[in-house]
Amino acid sequence: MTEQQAVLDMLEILEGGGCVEPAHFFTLMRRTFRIAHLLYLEAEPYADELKICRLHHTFGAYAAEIYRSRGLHRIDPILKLALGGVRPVEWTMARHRFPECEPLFQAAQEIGISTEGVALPLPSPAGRTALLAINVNMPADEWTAYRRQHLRDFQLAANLFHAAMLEHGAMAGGLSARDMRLTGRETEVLTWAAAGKSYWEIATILGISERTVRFFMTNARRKLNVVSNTQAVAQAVRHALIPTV
Amino acid sequence: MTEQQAVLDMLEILEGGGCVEPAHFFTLMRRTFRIAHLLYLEAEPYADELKICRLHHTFGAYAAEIYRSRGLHRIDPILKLALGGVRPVEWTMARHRFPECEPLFQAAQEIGISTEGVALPLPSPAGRTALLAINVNMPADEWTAYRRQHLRDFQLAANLFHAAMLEHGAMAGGLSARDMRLTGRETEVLTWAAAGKSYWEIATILGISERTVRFFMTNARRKLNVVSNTQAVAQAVRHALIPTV
DNA sequence: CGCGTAACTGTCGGTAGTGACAGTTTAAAT
DNA sequence: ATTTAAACTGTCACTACCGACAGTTACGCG
Repeated sequence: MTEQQAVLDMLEILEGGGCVEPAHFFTLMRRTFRIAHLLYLEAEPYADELKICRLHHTFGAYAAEIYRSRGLHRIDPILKLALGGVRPVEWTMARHRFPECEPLFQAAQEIGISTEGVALPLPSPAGRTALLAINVNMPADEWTAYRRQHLRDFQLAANLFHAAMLEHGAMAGGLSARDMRLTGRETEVLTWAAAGKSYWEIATILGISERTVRFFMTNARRKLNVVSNTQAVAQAVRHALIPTV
Repeated sequence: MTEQQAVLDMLEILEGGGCVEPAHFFTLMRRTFRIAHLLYLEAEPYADELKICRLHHTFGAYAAEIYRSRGLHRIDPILKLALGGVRPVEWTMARHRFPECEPLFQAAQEIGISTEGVALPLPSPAGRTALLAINVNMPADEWTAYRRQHLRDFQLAANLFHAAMLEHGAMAGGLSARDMRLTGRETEVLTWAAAGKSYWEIATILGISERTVRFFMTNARRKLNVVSNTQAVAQAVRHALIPTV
């Protein structure tokens, strides 16, 4: 079987939704492509940090421990670029553009992990973000050619796997989707609060008592796991729980 | 030049960001692939309606007028599926799953537009959504094979073009960045407020007085033309004036 | 019928946010 | 050297918000 054919077969499997197990997907990818390691991350952006929803990778426990203990996530430019943008992020490019992230690549080399790779942003609909990082073990020029040939395959495979994960997560009742399901009234009061209305104004608009507005707002805060109306509205806007103006 | 080579060359152009003109992108795509028509849509979901941010297509003014005047957007299953999901949407699949959308495909046939095609969801950050619809003029079985061969190319090309549009829009983007230019401190206090911190907490975090935090917040409210911190944060998140990550 | 959920209401007391008063200091640009 | 903008601070009075107390009503489901 030609390599082209193998790639198309794999994409067919993914499009059929026949792969919701990260380990399975990673095996498939590594069998089809000359990939050393893979990392899939799905997170919710907060003001000062990331709330990780899903994290799967093949780097092993030791590498993960190094990454965590040295606080490398704080300087990791790939996280920042890939979770914020839409365009594929080349590892070496990121390395050159952000000199302060050298410790990250140093650590990779220490434990024998290649510093060549690409991270594919996988923006999610509900304000969450995700990425698939692909790590390869080949010389720079060979990687350039290989990447040119297969970036499209990586991108489609990543998108399809991510879609499967999202659909599977939605069915299996993922982390946030369940807690963050707001009732109609909760959405309404949040929407008006985001429009700058006070409790009294919202009560007048909705034709209910001010106490009831507070009741819905309190429930919304509890469900969103936040401490103020301001934070609740920020979360709601980010997660598209209330309509955009 | 082989077809494969032409595809790779086109993707290279797109990745270099060398294509921010929709008409140019459409020409490139139609020259590289056997595509009849293309449509690029970027929108913000607003309750049950859509607020269209960008719309470019090659279907022509007559088709657009038919679409608009008959209110076909209300029954268009491709809009719903592609703007809501992450997975490519096959036109014929959508047609069979949603019998109520027949008028749409009838209208297409009336004016001589093929009903074969695929719509690629392009989820954007900050709650907006986008799609690239690809329309082809070939028999069903031929399209199945062609699609299988080139879906990955479509997906990567769409992603790269979309990225370029977003980046270009952010740079030239008249809407957000001009009137709403906040200073560094204003952005900081808004960010912490969005994280649920009180004035006292923000003051402690930034090492300044509580009064000064209020000063920045008041300035931010004035610049954003809003009446409460809650509304200010809602605006700031919507217009991506404060970091999402 | 009981159970869960959504919608709804009242009161008290403390903390947080908001406007208007009136300033100083530092750094960059003209 | 003057202007401009950003960063910074204090006090007073008022309003808004928020948690914790303790409920009622209506609807659908097993």
